[in-house]
Parts: sequence; C-alpha cells; structure tokens
Amino acid sequence: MAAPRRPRPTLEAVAARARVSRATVSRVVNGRTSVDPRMREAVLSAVDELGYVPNSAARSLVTRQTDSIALVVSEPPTRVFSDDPLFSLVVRTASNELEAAGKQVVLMLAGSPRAQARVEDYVAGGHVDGVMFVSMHGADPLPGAIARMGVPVVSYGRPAVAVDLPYADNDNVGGARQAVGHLLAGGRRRVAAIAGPQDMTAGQDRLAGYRDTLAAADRRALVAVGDFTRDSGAEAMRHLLADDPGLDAVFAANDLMAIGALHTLRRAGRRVPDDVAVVGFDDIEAARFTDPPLTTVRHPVVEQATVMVRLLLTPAEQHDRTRVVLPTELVVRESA
Amino acid sequence: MAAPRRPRPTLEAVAARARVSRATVSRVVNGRTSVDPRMREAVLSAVDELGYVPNSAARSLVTRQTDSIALVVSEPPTRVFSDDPLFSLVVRTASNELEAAGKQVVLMLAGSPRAQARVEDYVAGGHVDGVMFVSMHGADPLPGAIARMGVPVVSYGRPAVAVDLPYADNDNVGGARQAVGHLLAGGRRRVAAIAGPQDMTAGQDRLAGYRDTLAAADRRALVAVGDFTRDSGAEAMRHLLADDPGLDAVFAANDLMAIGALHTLRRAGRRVPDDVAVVGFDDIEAARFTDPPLTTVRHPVVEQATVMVRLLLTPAEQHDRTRVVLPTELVVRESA
DNA sequence: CTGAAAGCGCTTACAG
DNA sequence: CTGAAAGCGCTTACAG
Repeated sequence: MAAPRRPRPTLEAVAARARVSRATVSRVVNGRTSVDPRMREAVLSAVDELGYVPNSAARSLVTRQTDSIALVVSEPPTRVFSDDPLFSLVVRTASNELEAAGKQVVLMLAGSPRAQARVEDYVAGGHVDGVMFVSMHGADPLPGAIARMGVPVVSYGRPAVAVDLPYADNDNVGGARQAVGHLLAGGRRRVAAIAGPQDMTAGQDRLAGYRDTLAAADRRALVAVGDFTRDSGAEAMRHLLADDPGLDAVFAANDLMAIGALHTLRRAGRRVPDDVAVVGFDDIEAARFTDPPLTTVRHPVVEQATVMVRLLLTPAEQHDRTRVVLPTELVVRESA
Repeated sequence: MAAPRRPRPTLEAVAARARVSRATVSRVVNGRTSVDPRMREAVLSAVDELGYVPNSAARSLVTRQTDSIALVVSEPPTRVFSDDPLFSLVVRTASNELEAAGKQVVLMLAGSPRAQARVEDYVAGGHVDGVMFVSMHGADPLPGAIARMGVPVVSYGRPAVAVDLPYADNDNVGGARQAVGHLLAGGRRRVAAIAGPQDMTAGQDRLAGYRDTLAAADRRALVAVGDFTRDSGAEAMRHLLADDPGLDAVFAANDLMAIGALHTLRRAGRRVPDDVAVVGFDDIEAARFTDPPLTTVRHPVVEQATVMVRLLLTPAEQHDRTRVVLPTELVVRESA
C-alpha cells in the first residue's frame, strides 16, 4: 500500500540548489518583498523542482504560531451521537470561514470531564492560536480556564456561566416572544411550552421569552422540559397532553422537539393546526418537510457562526463590541 | 480580555527545578520505564509545580510524528450547507475513536479545487500522520495523490475511482435488494426508484441493487435521480408521478430523499402506504418521526466509522483485510 | 540508570 | 538586499 515516505526536501536543499542562503529562501517562501527578482526566481524554481513544502513544526517552533484553531464541541454524552443538524451547519460554516482565513480547524469533543482535561492540556500545549466553544452547558470551567491562559476564546451562544467571553448569539428571548405572540394573536388560549435544557442559555432564554409573553397577556404557563432531541419533544408533548388535554397550542424551544411533538399529537389524534397549533425554533431544513410544514423562528446559524469566527480572528482592539446578538425572524408556515 | 500569554515553562526549567538532566525529564514525561523512582518523583512534582506541558512543535520536529489525522470532507459546494445527519454522525464517531487513540482530528473541507489543493499542501507539509476521506465524489484525484506521498489513507465508503485504498463500506447493493425485495414481496407491482448521485458509489450501488432485483422479478425499472437532499427527493417524486401515475411503490436511495418523496406524495393526495409504499435507506433518526414512520435499510454508520478509524490506525501488516463491507438490515415500520 | 551533546528545520535580529 | 549565526524546545543515540 503506502509507498515508503520519502524524506522531504528542506530549506537547506532549496538554498543549495538555488545557490543562495537559507535566509533568502525563507524570505521568498514567506513572501517578504525585499528580495532581488533574480534570486527570487531562482528560489521559486528550486522550490518547484524539489517539491519543497515548509516543515510546519519547525516553523511554528520559532514563530510560536500554529495557524490552528480548536473547535470544541461540549455535548453531553447522551447527545453525542444524535444527529443535530445545527452541529453540522455550525461546524461547516466555521470551518469554511477559518479555512478562508488560512487557519486549520482542530475538532475536539468535550463531553466528559476526561475529554475536557484533554482539551485543556492540548491548548496549554500551545497547539492552537484560539478556541471556539459550541453548545456549552452549565458551569463549564473550560472556557474560563483557557481564557486565563491568555489564549483567545469565543463562544457560539452566550455561555451559561457569567464568564467574560466574547460570543455570537441570536435573540432567543425575542424569538420566543415572536413565536408565542403569534400563537396568541391567532386566538390560541392555552399555550404550552416544551422547554430546552435549562443548563444552556438557549434553553433558558427561550423559556423566559415564553413566560414573559404569557404573563403580559395574563395567561398561565404550562411547561414540560426536553433536551432538544425529537424523542424528548415527543415525550414532553405526552406529559403536556396529560396535564391539560384542553391545550390548543404549543411552543417548542427547537424544531427537533417540535417534530417529536407533532408525532405525539398525530398519535393522539389531534389535528395540527386545527386542534393544536405548533411553533418551533431554529428553522432547520426539516421544518419545511413536516406535516404540516412547521411555523418556526429562524435562527441565523450561518451568520452567527461567521460572526463567531470574525470575533475570534479580529484583534480585540479592533472590535466595536465583543458580544453580538443577531435578530431572529418568525417564519409562518402551516402548523400555526 | 485575554491575559497576556505568559511564557510557558520549558523542559529546561523542569530539569533545573528537579536537579536532573533534560534527558531525564524527557524520559519521565514520555513514560519511559527506566528511571530511578526518586528522580521520577522529583521530575513529576517539578512538572506539577511549574505546570509544564511539552511544546508539541518541538517534539514533532524531532519525532516526525504529529499525532494528528486529517478528516477530509469532500462535499460538492451545493451540499456544503445542507444538514446531512450522516455528516454529524460520522464526524463525531470518528473524532471519538481518534481521540480515544490519542490522536487529534483536523477537519478539512475539500469541496472546491482550491480547497483540495490546500488539503494536498497541508498533508505534504507533514501536518498529519494519516488522512480519512468522507463522501468522495467522482474522479477525485486527492486520495491517490496523498497515498502516493506515502501517507496512510482510508475512505468512508468505497472510492468512486478505482484507486487502491483501504475503506470501510456498507453493503449498498445488498441493502437495496432487501428494500426492493420487501416491496415486491408486499405485492407491489410498479416499483420506482429515486436514485442518489451517480458519481458516488453509494448512489451507484443502491441503484444497481434496485435494478438487479427488478430484473430478476422481470419488472421494468422507473428511475429519477436526486442528490441525496430532501428537496431533490421531492422533485424526483414529482417527475416519477408524472412519468407513471400508476406507480404503487418507491425506493429512495436515502432517507432524506424519502422524506422529500413523502412530502410530494402527501401534496399529491396519495396515501402512504395504501396508495404508494415508500422505503428509504440509512435509518437516520428522522425516519422514526415521519408520517407514517419510514421503513428503511439500516446503514451501520457508527460501526462503519469505527472500522474506518481502525483501518487507518492499525499498521498495514496487521490487517487481515483492508476493505471491510458491513451488512445492512431492513427496518420495517409503517411506510411499506 | 543518567547526562552531555548533537540535531530536527525553520526564522530573525544583526552586520555588512 | 543578503548571509552567517544564534536559537526555538524537544528527543535520542552514545558514553559512562
């Protein structure tokens, strides 16, 4: 199979071939301007003939730069193998942006304490120039620990702990208000909610928006808590139906749980939206294909991931602000 | 924000503090056995007090090992932002396995020629000890080019080009046969197919299994081609219905397209499975939540990703075989 | 078992 | 603009 890995040519070899010093080769390779065109030409063709590619370990040993960014995904073990479509979108978008900026992305899972320790050591080992956190739960000590090491950090979504980090978030409270407001405006009287995990700010904020809006309308809340998976949404819906068979609307804190709720409603013989109106949150692609198509709140995932990368890559002094909250938008389809 | 990044302690510092040579510190840190317990103890506490973490660039400069593996995702530009649940699952599973083996995973998107060149340079630059390819299309020259550099390579799924690479695949032909066989056994007479992209072996093989089975039953094929997205499945279903309004079953080459087909069927007023039976492929989580729940062929994603990692990490001489094809399983639910 | 020393492949002041 | 030289932080034969 694998051909013997032949030794790669070094800077030295290129210098010898081009009959210049190693310093000059280094300058040419790194695009320094001040090099005589003739030498540059000689170096370039030597590089070409030899197939020279700089050894990155040697380079980063002296420059103390790695051109790598860690993308840390801290999912709880139970969700590690779920197929959250947001994961895919955030990871791809961030990778795209990072690659465009010439950075490598190192993906790290940090769902267990051991994995977290691993991330900390890795970052402490100087492997990366910055760290991006996605889906942080509860009192995660990692971001703070890393920020304290002097390594730039940013978070996708507001961190659950009150640590002073830059982050890109979307307006979860406002989005939930739009959703519930829409339900109320449609004449629904008994609006339940399937909340997300309460150790994540997205879960907290979306629930807060729901409570706000109901309170302002002088209505009572009816809540079941899920964990953002379809199964938990289906189960929460069962509880809700048992708790109040008369409910005529439900706000699910994400689309996946809304899909689970739709499933339960169907099994229970409730028509959507006639008997029960349903609104989700995120506007994942699947929302257009449910029966009926799901009314939901659009979560600007791509923009948010892009902003996150920019926050990390832009030197702190150039920021007008270090926390960005993107607006959401209600997308009305047929489920409410 | 970021505290000034304080200089990290070096091996040298640890040696000084523990009053031993640098060589000894190196041995202890790398877990070499032959070290006097007393010195080892001294080194360990010096490491602890100083918070020493080895500089990986320096280490890899001499060992020529990076402990990193590249995970290359070659999606065509159009699918880059789709929310393919398999992407998430494969990436997470592979990361998990790789991390358990002490490897870092560098995620690289290779959807464009430029991005591919970037991957090639990166690997040529000695950044990684191995490369895993996911979702390879058509005549992708990258895997061959990298294998020729002497870097270990493995592919998730059989490569589309006849290059001699190790890979982990699932039995796509057999799975399609099970699906179509089930439809035929259920008494369906006019079985259409929504095929996947024909520049991917999964697309080719699943179509081949469909054709096989129909031919053996002396039935005519009716095919529309999609690209594994829900939208393409919906559109293909429209074509199929126009081409033969009398069809009574459809085999979709993946669940996402099956979901699209279900959507179109619903809009067209066809009942599933009464009027038209539908079978998908993959058994993604969403398959349990469609209306009706989707009968499909289980694609052992987790096992396949795990095998892929093992193939890459195990020295070639220890392999009994370098190509593994995992069995599929028909999961009967309500759509067929 | 331990240490002195060479060397991995680069970059970067410093002279010229 | 160019080159000689030092140095980045490790590991690893080689002696002892």
